[in-house]
Amino acid sequence: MPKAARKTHPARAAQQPLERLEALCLERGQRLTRQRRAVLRQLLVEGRALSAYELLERLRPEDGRSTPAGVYRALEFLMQAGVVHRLESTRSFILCEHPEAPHTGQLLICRGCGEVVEAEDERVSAATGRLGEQLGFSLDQRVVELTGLCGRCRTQHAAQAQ
Amino acid sequence: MPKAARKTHPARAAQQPLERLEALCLERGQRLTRQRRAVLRQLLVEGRALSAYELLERLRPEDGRSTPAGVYRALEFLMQAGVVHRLESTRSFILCEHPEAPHTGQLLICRGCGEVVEAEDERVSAATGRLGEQLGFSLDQRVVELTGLCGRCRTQHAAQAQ
DNA sequence: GCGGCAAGTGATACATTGTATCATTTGTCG
DNA sequence: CGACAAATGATACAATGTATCACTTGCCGC
Ligand SMILES: [Zn+2]
Ligand SMILES: [Zn+2]
Ligand SMILES: [Zn+2]
Ligand SMILES: [Zn+2]
Repeated sequence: MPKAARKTHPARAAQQPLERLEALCLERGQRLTRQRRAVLRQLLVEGRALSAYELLERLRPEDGRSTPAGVYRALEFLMQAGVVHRLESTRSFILCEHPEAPHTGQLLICRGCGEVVEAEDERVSAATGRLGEQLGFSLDQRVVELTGLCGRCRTQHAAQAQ
Repeated sequence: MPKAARKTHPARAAQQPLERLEALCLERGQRLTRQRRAVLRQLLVEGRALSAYELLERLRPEDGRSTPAGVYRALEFLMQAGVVHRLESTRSFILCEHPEAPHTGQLLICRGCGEVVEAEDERVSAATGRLGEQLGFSLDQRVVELTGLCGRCRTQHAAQAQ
């Protein structure tokens, strides 16, 4: 499975969020501060989902004044901006893979290796939207988190069982 | 909107979980104990999602020895049995509305009144299943939680805005 | 520059949610 | 009854998330 089919290229991944953030800050009179950049960068270099406290651990060495509240505030900002997603089922946070526009996606989580793949599946979006309508809900948040084993982990698992 | 279209009748709702639980206990050599019944009953009488600690508060008066661990253990058991669901996005627990068989459903959560409606939408299930296949995942858990305003709350909201 | 203002941070303390451990009790079966 | 697994009680703790308020920072108009 070619990685490019699922993942944004790292160089672009690094650039796009910054662009979005700068635009958003201008628009709303907000600031793209040191702390917010630091959290974003950490999620980028790690390349996987991290809990708020894992982020804190990694930020402390370079900024001893980081606090839980600070990290959560930065994450809140980044989520509002649409460049970070929260994984409800693992209480962690991950960089958005499609930050070019705000969106409602789906997250697939491998319980073997922890990899998270972000999808934007039209059928799923349509189906959940229609379900909301049917039941008279006006939706403003859609959490779709699918957990299982990715292809790589499944073959490994099968190999070990023999 | 007729309630019967969405909700199992209370009398049945009370009966079905017990049947399922008794069957499951026989099958696995487990016990349907006082504590497990108490948690189930509390979720039933409350008729809405409760956090583990809200449950604990309500159980303490009638059983002063309840502990967090005990409540979580009971909830774990009830979830395994398929008669209770956990809402990841609100960290709470709710009685299953369709306990006749284990299933992967969708939960719609009203942020106005807290009502939770459980759906079993074939299109959503199919779409998420197909998405998993496409990305090479073998899924074993599907969290679909859609948050918004229910019809009632939306009309109230609109009325207040005037 | 500089005073005023909103946005953001630091520091502290606290609230909520979830687990680990181990001794004890309870139910079941022979 | 006695043995055994299932379940609980008790305690302590880990992990996750927020409230508050004084202080700082950047920006804007003067
Ligand atoms: Zn995204
Ligand atoms: Zn994997
Ligand atoms: Zn259900
Ligand atoms: Zn409502």
